Amino acid sequence: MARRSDHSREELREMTLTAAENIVVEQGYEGLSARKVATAIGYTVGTLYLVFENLDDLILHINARTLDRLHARMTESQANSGDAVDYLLQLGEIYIRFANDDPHRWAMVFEHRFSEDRVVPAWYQEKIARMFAMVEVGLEPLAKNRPQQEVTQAARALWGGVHGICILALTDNLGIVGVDSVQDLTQSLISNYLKGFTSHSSVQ
Amino acid sequence: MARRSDHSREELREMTLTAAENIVVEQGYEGLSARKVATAIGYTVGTLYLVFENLDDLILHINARTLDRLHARMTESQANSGDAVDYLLQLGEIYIRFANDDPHRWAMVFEHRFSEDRVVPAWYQEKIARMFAMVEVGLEPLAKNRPQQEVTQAARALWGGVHGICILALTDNLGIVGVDSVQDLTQSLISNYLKGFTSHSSVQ
DNA sequence: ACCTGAACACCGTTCAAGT
DNA sequence: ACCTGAACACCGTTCAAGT
Repeated sequence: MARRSDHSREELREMTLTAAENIVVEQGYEGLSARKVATAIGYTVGTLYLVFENLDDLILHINARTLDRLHARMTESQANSGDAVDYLLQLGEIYIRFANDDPHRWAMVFEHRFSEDRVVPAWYQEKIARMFAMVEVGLEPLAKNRPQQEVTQAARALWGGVHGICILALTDNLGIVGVDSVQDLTQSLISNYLKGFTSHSSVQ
Repeated sequence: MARRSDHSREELREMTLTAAENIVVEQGYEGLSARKVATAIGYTVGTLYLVFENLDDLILHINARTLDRLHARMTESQANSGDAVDYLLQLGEIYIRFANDDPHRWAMVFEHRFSEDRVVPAWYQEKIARMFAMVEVGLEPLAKNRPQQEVTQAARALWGGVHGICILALTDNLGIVGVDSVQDLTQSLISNYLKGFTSHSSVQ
């Protein structure tokens, strides 16, 4: 058992985060508990509350890391091909692959409800906003004469859509199996949406 | 306190379902517990396990009712206008309105993870499939020369998309407020997707 | 100063025992 | 036959007490 001052506050935080992530990866976020994390790091449960406010706070920090990893994947594939449609299709492919490769951590980002009184901090919301901002940048070459506000809306509609396919597939609510089918659906949504978005006929 | 044989099995089931639904509506599905339901119907907690297998089973039946109400709303607005695009826009509008009017019960359908060993029965999966089938029917007039399989895929992509906007909006992950904005995004997704879907140019 | 460990107020689920 | 209520194995969170 760990003794006092065996680890600095920073070390304790890092150990706690890593242990909690491992539990989520292996057992899903329903399987996460303060007592399990404490046992995994060799401290008693009270110790967790010295380094995190509560479980919500711990989950928030795990989710932040997950969003950072997703963001890294999405920025790796820069739009060097030059084709805007290809770039957005790539982002979609990356999103689905990320969710499929790490379903439990990805699901915790979007399925965990923070308790009502907890205010999600701005730096966290920024990590979500950043993803939509990338889609916006990808859309810009396709939206020459449109006001920025329309591009923002389009990014939200399109990426909300990609997200929906992703989450329905992972929860077996789409009647399909296999990551390839999910990729097909996503590519179909993106390419058809973009065809509509770039066509010259009016919506009405 | 209720005494033995005060209620038939059927009455008990109905009381339990209704009490549980009220708790979910008021407190969200995180607030649902077997003990709260038991107290609400005036029985002890053990009684719940005489009429439902466990909490998952109870939730499954509440979700079934929610899906039935959603289906009723979606069938009320029959495609009597004759315009296929309008019809699908209407379905989207109904979906968003339903989720917004009854967020806690709607969220439980799509956010509750059933425990791994529990097999979701076919009659339940059918209620999900039915929703996608309606979208398929709506798409058919727009897909004259396409094989059925493509229409099925399109329905999943499009409705997965609508669902994604809906769930991100309800969980405050879209950076928007107000049901009108969500409706705008949904209409934008559907109309652009359909423009792409019905255009004659090839995807590639 | 740092961490413990016991306490409090909850959970889901089971099942012998009571009427 | 029907329901109880106590038990079991868990929870999140707090905080006086120990070293």
